[in-house]
Amino acid sequence: MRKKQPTQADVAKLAGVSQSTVSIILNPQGKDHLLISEETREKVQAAIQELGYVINPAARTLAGGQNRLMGVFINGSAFPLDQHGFYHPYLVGIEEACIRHDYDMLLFTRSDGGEGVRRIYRNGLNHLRIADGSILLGLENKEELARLMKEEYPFVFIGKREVPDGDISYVAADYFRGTQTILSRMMALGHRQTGFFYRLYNDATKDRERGYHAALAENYHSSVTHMKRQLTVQEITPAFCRDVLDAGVTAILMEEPAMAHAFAEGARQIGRTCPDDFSIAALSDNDLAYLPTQVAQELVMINIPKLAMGAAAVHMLNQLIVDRNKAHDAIQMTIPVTISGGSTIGTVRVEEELQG
Amino acid sequence: MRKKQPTQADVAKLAGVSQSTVSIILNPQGKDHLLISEETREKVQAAIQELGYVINPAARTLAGGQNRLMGVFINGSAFPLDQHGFYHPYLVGIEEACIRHDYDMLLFTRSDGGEGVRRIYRNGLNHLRIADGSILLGLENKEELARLMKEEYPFVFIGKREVPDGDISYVAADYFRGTQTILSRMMALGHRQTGFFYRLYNDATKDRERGYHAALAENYHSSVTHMKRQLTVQEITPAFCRDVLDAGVTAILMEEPAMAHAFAEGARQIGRTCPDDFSIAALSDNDLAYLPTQVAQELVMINIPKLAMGAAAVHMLNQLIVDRNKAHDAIQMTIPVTISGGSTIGTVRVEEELQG
DNA sequence: CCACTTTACTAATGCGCATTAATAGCTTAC
DNA sequence: GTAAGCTATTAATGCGCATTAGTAAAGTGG
Repeated sequence: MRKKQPTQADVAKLAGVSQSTVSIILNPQGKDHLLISEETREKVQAAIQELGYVINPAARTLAGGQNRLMGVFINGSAFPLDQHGFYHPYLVGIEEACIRHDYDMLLFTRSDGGEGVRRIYRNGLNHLRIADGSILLGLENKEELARLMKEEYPFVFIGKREVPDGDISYVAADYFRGTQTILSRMMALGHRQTGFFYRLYNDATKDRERGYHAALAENYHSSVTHMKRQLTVQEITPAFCRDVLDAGVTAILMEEPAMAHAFAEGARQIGRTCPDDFSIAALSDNDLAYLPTQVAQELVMINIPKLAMGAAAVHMLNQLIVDRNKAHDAIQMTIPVTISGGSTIGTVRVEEELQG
Repeated sequence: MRKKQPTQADVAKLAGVSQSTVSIILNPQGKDHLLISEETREKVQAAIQELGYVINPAARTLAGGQNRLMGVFINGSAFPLDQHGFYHPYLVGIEEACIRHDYDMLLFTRSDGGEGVRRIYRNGLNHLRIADGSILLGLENKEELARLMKEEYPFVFIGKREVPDGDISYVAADYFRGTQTILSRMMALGHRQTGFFYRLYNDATKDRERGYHAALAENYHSSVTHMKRQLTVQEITPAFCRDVLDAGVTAILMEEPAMAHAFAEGARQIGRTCPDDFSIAALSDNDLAYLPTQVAQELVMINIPKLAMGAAAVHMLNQLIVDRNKAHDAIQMTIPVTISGGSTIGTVRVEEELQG
């Protein structure tokens, strides 16, 4: 049989004071500090020592209103066996920022019984509410997002999401400028015919697409042509590469490094090399661990500042929680990206240009 | 102005029932299940849906209920930037088991203000209590453990810990049998003079030591000698290796793979090779990522079943939580280890034996 | 010496929930 | 037809604490 913990009331009885007095002593707040005599203070401290009293955080929370719990909802495993998990860098940033802001981190691991994906709403109830606010990673379900918004639950989405019914708070990478920068660099080297290939057409893709068109517009010359389409890695065969290159495309933007790698490989098999015959870049740095180290180093690509994004999300969410009684617009933050690599972009081969 | 979170009272009012009814519906316990009519149940569920009600864990805890929160206390970063974090495999197992047992995972990230280590007691209060129970990883502070025990808070320690004041629940790797197996294998190959080197003398080391002595006792032959001492990687210089080997030691057990690797390197520099001149093995598989791949594959070592240990900890803790009102002995579980590698153990060179 | 302020404390309340005793309506038993 | 037993629900209570509105005692001013 578990024995009960001593409470403030026990301490108070032993010290010969009231429970309120104990509570006041335990919660020093500015001037109140002066209202309890040193003598009483000492009696209470002695009683605390003697009983080995520790405060009950649940009671304190209940009376005070805050949990200092920061929820983290991940649509997938937070700790994948494969350590190169997609979400890991975000979590590093989140953990670090949680420490700074004095939150415990609540990972929503409960699924809804069925073997399916994790959902915010279980039995129709939002179980995120257990936390003061939550960070959402990789949630694809826009319905759930919209519903969360309507409930006015404080949350921050990592990655950009546009929801029809209003603005949500998010922190996103600046794919627009990243893409624009890379393509501009290519065009400055003489490339005129460009290709833009993506895996899924989502909000992030839209940003890249805008950057792509911005670069095209800004470097406009007479005979620009370009191709743009959705693509899977499996589709990137030597034949596909030949089609693209024979169409005259010399500057290629791939959403994922794996796609860029596959293209370079496919092209190599038909005797075209990079950066001699074409230039190529990736518009993310996902899953680099699966590529050869050299490729990971040399490929021009957008580096997503995942760590900073995670930390920024915590920071923003803390703001939303602190201000949760004021009316508050959604906070939307775009974080600059960097570009790494270099040797997969080169000048256009003049001979070819002349031949064509 | 953010509206207050709905409470059971709000749900009750909307559904036209009492708060008690709502609570009863939300806490199904055996036969009580029958005491609320299906009609009322539906009304309440509808109200819950409409309000987006979710339970307040602090209040529930205070009132004696359950949160389905499994605490995880790590003395270090759960998500280290360096992805080969020591704790990662445990967390994989924990997450997986939490999903199976329907717990959310609460990572205690709050530190106690100062820059120091994470502590269970902050301002003298045990902040783990918000979770139904907690898993403790890498806690070195035995005082805190003893105190937790005295409070009868349900927790499971990962790694073996003997506390003076009674038994705590833990899940540990079977270093005893692992060490014994490796040394026996060496001795079966003719090794008689052995060395056992450890990094820190902790509870796990004690188990290895017991295994070491058990193997010695069981394979006893007339002229057994051995050396045993604490060691850091820095101390493992070529000179040190020469000392050890010249003393006639041919079978070496190192606590950490890094130590084994350092020894093999040091020995190589003075012209002694493994397994020709000596056999060596590691008694853990920590930090393998920092060693050359080949070493990681060939070195004989104990593989710690971290994943299984994490999962077992969740399982045990769930048991403790479920039975928390019954008197319950501590649960202590030892999980078998496997041994990997092979090419760093060989037969003793007969010529040397004859010469000596 | 009386009204007024300051000091040092306590009584009372409520946070949101689980739990238990109580109750009202309704059925069965004899 | 009344006692006894169900069934479905609620009222009441307390978990441990923070907070607010007191209040008694001591001090101050004129």
